[in-house]
Amino acid sequence: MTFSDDDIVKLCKEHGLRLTGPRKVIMQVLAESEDHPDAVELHRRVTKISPGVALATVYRTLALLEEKGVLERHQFGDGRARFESADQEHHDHLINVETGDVIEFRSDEIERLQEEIARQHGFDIVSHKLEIYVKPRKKRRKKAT
Amino acid sequence: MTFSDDDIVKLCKEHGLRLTGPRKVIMQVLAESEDHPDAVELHRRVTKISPGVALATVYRTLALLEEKGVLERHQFGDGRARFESADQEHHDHLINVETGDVIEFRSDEIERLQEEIARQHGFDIVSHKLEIYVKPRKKRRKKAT
DNA sequence: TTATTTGCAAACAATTTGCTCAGAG
DNA sequence: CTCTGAGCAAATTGTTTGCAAATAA
Repeated sequence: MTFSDDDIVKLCKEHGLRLTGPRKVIMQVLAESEDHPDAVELHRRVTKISPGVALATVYRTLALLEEKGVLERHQFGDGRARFESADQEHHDHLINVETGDVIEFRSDEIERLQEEIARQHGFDIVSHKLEIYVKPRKKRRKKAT
Repeated sequence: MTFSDDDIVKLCKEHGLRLTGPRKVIMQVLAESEDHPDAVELHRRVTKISPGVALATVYRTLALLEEKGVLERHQFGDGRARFESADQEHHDHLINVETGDVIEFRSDEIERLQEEIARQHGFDIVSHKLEIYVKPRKKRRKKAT
């Protein structure tokens, strides 16, 4: 995540949230996550540090942080919602369908074209998401499968 | 939808599906739908014509048609999956967040850039989705609203 | 103190599945 | 007649909520 371990106190104060034990751990785990964990995975990591924390608390905290604009919620093909820090430059995602890995990328060109399209239709963009589901390129040459 | 009312027999035969009463109705309703209905909404429309049809059957038929490549499944922000015919030229969606309306658009330029990005990362595109969430542009100038 | 926050269990919404019977081919 | 498909209800999955007890400020 983009916010650091030290930002946690600041983040809570800033948004009028009480700095509770569970929140501290949840945000710490978020801060250390390089991937895009879903609520259940996050809960798994959190309870490794602090076994008492309920899944419901994780959900409530995630919802809260999203609402405050700290996190962004994504819905990649599978059912669950996945989260990442919102305070970074906007980017889109490549999802490797074979491994589930998520790769971030950014294309100013595409961003620009989107603006243009929205404008042409008489709209302003609120948000947008571009997900490219991919699989490793097969080198062809020699025998195929 | 793109496939016509008459294609139904053909579609079933083509894919080795039995042309049953429920399927006939479900596909007919799909054929007549101009929007992107979810399973429950579809079921609502279907039971208006043929009250006995179970929701499970709608789900099974949708899954089947998706698997056969007849339909495309979308996940716009809200939980449920929404469907549209797949046998049309690929396009993306503008979603009006104020009304929920979905507008289709296509940008060859964006399609090309996506290919390029995937290739640069060493992947082939399996599928992709671009959703732009928008709201009507406010004309500033004179009084608004 | 006292308004938030938590844990727990029950509630939910969307979708899937097991099973037995009906009906298409 | 045979095997696919349907209906129904129960099961799953991911997420939310009610409520009494715990706790940050």
